[in-house]
Amino acid sequence: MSTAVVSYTLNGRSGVSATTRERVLRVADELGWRPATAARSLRSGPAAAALVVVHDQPFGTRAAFPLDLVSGALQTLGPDTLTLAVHVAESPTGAAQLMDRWWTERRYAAFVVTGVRVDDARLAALRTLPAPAVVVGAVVDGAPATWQHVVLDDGDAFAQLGAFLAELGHRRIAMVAGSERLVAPVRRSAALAAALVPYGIELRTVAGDGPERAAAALRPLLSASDRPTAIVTDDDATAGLVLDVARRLGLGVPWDLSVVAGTDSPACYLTTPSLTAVPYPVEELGRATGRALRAALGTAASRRAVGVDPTEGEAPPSGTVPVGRLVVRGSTAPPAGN
Amino acid sequence: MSTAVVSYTLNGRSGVSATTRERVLRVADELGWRPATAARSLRSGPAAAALVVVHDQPFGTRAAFPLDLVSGALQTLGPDTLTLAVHVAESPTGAAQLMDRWWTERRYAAFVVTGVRVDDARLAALRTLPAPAVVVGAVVDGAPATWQHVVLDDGDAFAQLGAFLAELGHRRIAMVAGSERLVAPVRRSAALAAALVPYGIELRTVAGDGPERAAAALRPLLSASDRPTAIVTDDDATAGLVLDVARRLGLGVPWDLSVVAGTDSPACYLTTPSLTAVPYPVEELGRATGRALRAALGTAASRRAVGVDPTEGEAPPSGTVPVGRLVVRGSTAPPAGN
DNA sequence: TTGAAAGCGCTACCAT
DNA sequence: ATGGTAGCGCTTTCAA
Repeated sequence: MSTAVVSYTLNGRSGVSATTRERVLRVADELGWRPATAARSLRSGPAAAALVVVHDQPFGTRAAFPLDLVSGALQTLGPDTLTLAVHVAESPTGAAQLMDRWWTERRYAAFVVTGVRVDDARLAALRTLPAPAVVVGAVVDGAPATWQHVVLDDGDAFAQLGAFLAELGHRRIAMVAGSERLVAPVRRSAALAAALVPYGIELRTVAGDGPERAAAALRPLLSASDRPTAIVTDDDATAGLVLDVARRLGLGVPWDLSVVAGTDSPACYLTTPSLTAVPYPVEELGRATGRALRAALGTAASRRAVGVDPTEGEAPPSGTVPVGRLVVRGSTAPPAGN
Repeated sequence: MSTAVVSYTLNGRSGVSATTRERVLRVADELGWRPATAARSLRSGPAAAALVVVHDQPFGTRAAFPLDLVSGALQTLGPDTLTLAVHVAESPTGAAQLMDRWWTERRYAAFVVTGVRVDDARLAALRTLPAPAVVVGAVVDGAPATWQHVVLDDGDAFAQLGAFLAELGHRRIAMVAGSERLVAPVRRSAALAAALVPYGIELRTVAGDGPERAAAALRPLLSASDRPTAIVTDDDATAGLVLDVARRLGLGVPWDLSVVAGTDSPACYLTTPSLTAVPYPVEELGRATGRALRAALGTAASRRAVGVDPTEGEAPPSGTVPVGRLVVRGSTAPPAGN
C-alpha cells in the first residue's frame, strides 16, 4: 500500500476503492495514527487561525469575551477544517508584533482581532501583511478585501434603549463611555445619540478612561442641578461605578437616577439594584466570526491553502449581529418628578 | 552561503563567524524572512503548548481566568522558546479528545489543564498519553512523572481567613461551595475547616452546584435560629448570591451576617456592600505555570525537542503559590451579639 | 485504482 | 568556518 493511497483516503478524495479506504481507516485507527500537523502544513500551508487578545486590563469583568467568542465561533467552524487558537499580548503593539511574526513564520493562515482601539497598532500591522483577517466590533474604513467585519446591531440596541428611557419620561440622559481609546464605545454612544433625536433629547456624553477618571467626571455631573435622570454606560464595571458614585452622593437608584449598562454580563445582577442592560449576544457574535473567518479565507487571492472547499465559492459576507430585547432589571424607573 | 550557516546563525549555535552571522541576520531582516514553523516542527518537534479550557459556563465572572493565567505564564516563558495557545472546548470530554488528537498529530508538545473536576476526563486522557502536562489548581495522586502541579497556598489563605473571622467573634461559620464537581473548592473548604479547628469552631459546609441549588440550600440555612453569622463562599458569584438571599430574608450584611468571597475579583467591589475576599493571585499562578511548563518539558523522557536548553538541567519543581493578605472590605463585621 | 517519486523548508551530520 | 546533503512526513503529479 502506498502513502498516496493513505493520503487520498484521509483527505476524502476520490480514486480509492471502498475496501481500501476502509482498510486504511481501520489500520490508522488501530495504530492510533494521525497525519502530523507540521508535515501537512509544510505542504499545504497552515490550517489554523489565531485570535490575539490584548490583555492589558487583567481581572476585567468582560475579559472572558474572547473565550465566549471562540466558543461561538467553533459552532460554525467545525474543528476539522480550521482550528482557532487564542493568544495573549500585553499591548496592541505586542499583539501586532506577534501577528506579524506568526504570519511570516507561516504559523497561522488568518487572524481575528477584537476590542479595536483608535489608531490600533494591530490593524496597521495587518494592513502591511496580506493576511486574511476578521475584525470584531468595528468596521474599518478602506479595509483590504481580505478582511471581514463582524459588528453588533447597535442601532437596534440603542433604539430600544432610547425608546425605553424616553417613554419612562426621562429627558436628561447622559452616557459615560468607558474608554475613548476603544472604537466601539464611540460608535455606540453615537448610536444612542441618534436614537434619542426623535424624542428631542440631546445626549450628553462623558468620557472617562479608567475608574478614577470616570468617577471624577461623574461627580460634578451628578451634583449639578440639571443633573441627568438617567445614565447609560458602556460596560458593567462603569455602571457599577455609577451606582457607587450615586450612593455616595445620596442619590437613590432607580428613584433619583436610572442606570443602564451598555453590555449585559453576570456582574449586572450582582449589583444592588441589579442593572438594566443592553443584551450582549457574544455567542452569536462568535458564530458570525466563524462564518467571517471562512469567508476571509475563501478570498481566493489570500488563500494559503487552508482546507476550505473552493467549490463553495465566496462565502456570504460577514455582517451585523442582531441584539435581543433590552433586559430590564431594577436600576431603571421613571424620573423623580414623573 | 549555505543553508546550514543560516540555520546555525538563527539558532545561535557556535561555528559561525561574527561577520557572517551579522550578514545573515541583516539579510534575513531585509527580506523579512523567518523560518517556517511547519518545517522547523517537522524536524524538531512542536514548539508550542496548549491550554484547553472547558468553557461550559459562558459569561461566568471568573471565566477570564485562563487568559490571566497565560498572561502571567508568558512572563516566565519568553515567546521565543515556547508559545502557549489557549483553546476552548465545551466539555471535559471534548477537551480530552482535542488533546489526544493534537498530541497524536504532534501539534503541541505539552498541555496545561485548569479547573480540574472530580473524575476529570482530561486527566484520564492525559494519562494514556506520554504528554508532559501542567495541572493548575489541583494535585493529582499518582501523577505521571512528566506532570507538574501548580496550586495556591490555600492553607495560608484560609488560616488568615479563619483567624480573621474567629477574632471578629464569629463562632457559627458555614461555607457554600460553588460546585462539588470541581476539585479545588473541596480542597479549599477542607483547608478552611482545618483553619477553624484551633478556635474550636466546626465548619458547616453547604454544597450547591449552580445558583438555583445554592440558593435553595441557603434559604433554610439562613432562616434557622442557629444560622451562621458568617458565610464563606468559593467564588464571587456565589458570594453575590448569598448577598441576595440575605437581603430577601431581611438580614443586614455585615451586621446580621458576614460574607466572604473565596476568590477575589472585580465583581467583589461592585456589590453592596463590597465583598471581603481571599486574594487570588492569578498572575503569580501564571508565572508558576510557566515555570512548571518548562520543568515538564525538561523531563528528559518526555522530550519532543522543544527549544529547551538541555544544559539547564532539570528545572526547579513546580509548586505552591503564596496568596497575599486577606482583602477586608465592607461585607464583614463582628457578629450581632458582640 | 494503485505505486513511485519529487518536493515543501528546515536541522544536523559529515566533509572540506 | 563553511558547504553539501540526507532526511522529517506529508501531498500531489505522473506512470503503470
